[in-house]
Amino acid sequence: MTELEKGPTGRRRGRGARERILSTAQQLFREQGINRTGMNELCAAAEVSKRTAYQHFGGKDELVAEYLRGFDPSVLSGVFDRTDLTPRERLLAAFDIPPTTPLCPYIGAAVELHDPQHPASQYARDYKKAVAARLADTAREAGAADPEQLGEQLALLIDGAAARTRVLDADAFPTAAAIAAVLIDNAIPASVGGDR
Amino acid sequence: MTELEKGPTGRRRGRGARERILSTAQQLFREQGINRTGMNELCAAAEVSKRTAYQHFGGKDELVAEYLRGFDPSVLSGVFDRTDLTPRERLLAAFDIPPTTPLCPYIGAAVELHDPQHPASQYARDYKKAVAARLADTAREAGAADPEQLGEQLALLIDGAAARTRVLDADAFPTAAAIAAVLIDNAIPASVGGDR
DNA sequence: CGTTAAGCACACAGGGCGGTATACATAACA
DNA sequence: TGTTATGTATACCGCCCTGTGTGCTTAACG
Repeated sequence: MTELEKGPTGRRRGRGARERILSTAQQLFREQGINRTGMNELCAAAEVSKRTAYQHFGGKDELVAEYLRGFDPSVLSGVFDRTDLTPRERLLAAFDIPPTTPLCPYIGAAVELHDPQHPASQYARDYKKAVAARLADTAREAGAADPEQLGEQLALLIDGAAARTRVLDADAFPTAAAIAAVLIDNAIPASVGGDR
Repeated sequence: MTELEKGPTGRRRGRGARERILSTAQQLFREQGINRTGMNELCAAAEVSKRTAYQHFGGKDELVAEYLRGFDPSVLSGVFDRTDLTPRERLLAAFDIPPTTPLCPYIGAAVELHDPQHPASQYARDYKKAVAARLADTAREAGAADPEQLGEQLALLIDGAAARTRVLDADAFPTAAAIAAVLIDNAIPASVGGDR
């Protein structure tokens, strides 16, 4: 989602500041956190004038909100849209997190901002609910007895793995995946959609 | 753990500034977060001179570490020590979180500090490991096939509930408890120590 | 080409932060 | 009572933060 580096001649150094800012924000906010990343630092890293940054975004809060918005489509949709997997496999695939993903940015933002009213916190809630809903959809497709419940449970497992990975500095997703397997097997009557 | 307000005449060595600082820190750090609570504000709320605060704690980092230390014994030991419950009930009781507890402070600290080297982050890891270990002990007592695994799984559920409660602003512990019940029943062979 | 909007460089304001200095007050205990 | 450890009051320092003001450059496009 960030392949707009530059064309034949350095023609992209003038335009496209907004994209540079956002992609740099994604990197720095993840690596260092939101509060520990100053606008000066961010602008320098993005090779963008501070003035320009503030012409694109009314303030840091707005930038943070936009930064979180950037994840919506891409994070887990790749999993849910895989038609090569059975619904059950899709549910489990949600726990195959590439090690490049340090932590769900929504949890980090909610904790760092510490203000449920902040637009970014709203996005975080919306996103979490959306993920749970998509999990529930897939659970229904897989023939779960109570898809909503299973979706909520799996979402909780993902968040637990994310939080625990962060605190312990050790990958907790395998543990979550193991739990997920148990829950899924318990929730699907016999093998309605369990296997292809 | 903070019933040392004052005796007949402030009976102990001057006055308990240190205790006031720590109990105020617990309150403010929880309510507002660590980074959003300045030392000026904290000292004012604790009715303590800033000078005094810095005589007790070398700096804010040290205060934060000490603040986290204050939780160690009290948080979950009350659950594990309850002899009136079966081991299985004790495992489930860990999910009966009183609504006064907004979020595990260790997760918050780890996210806010964003530095695994920070002493407070170390405490956070140690605490999380200790909780998992005690859960594993209880799981063993309950006759679980793989106590370590079950302990780790239950710990993940607790963290997931904490994180999700924070982000969504809605209690997620009942969901976690439901998962825990499934896991426990699956992990204990038949009913070895399942009931009294 | 010329126009125009986008971007740039850079200094600076205003404020909050963690932390310190100085000078003084009082509780506890011998 | 006097000494000492503890706490108080307040001003202050240097730093970094978000955010602006001003004037200039240049890319993009008709």
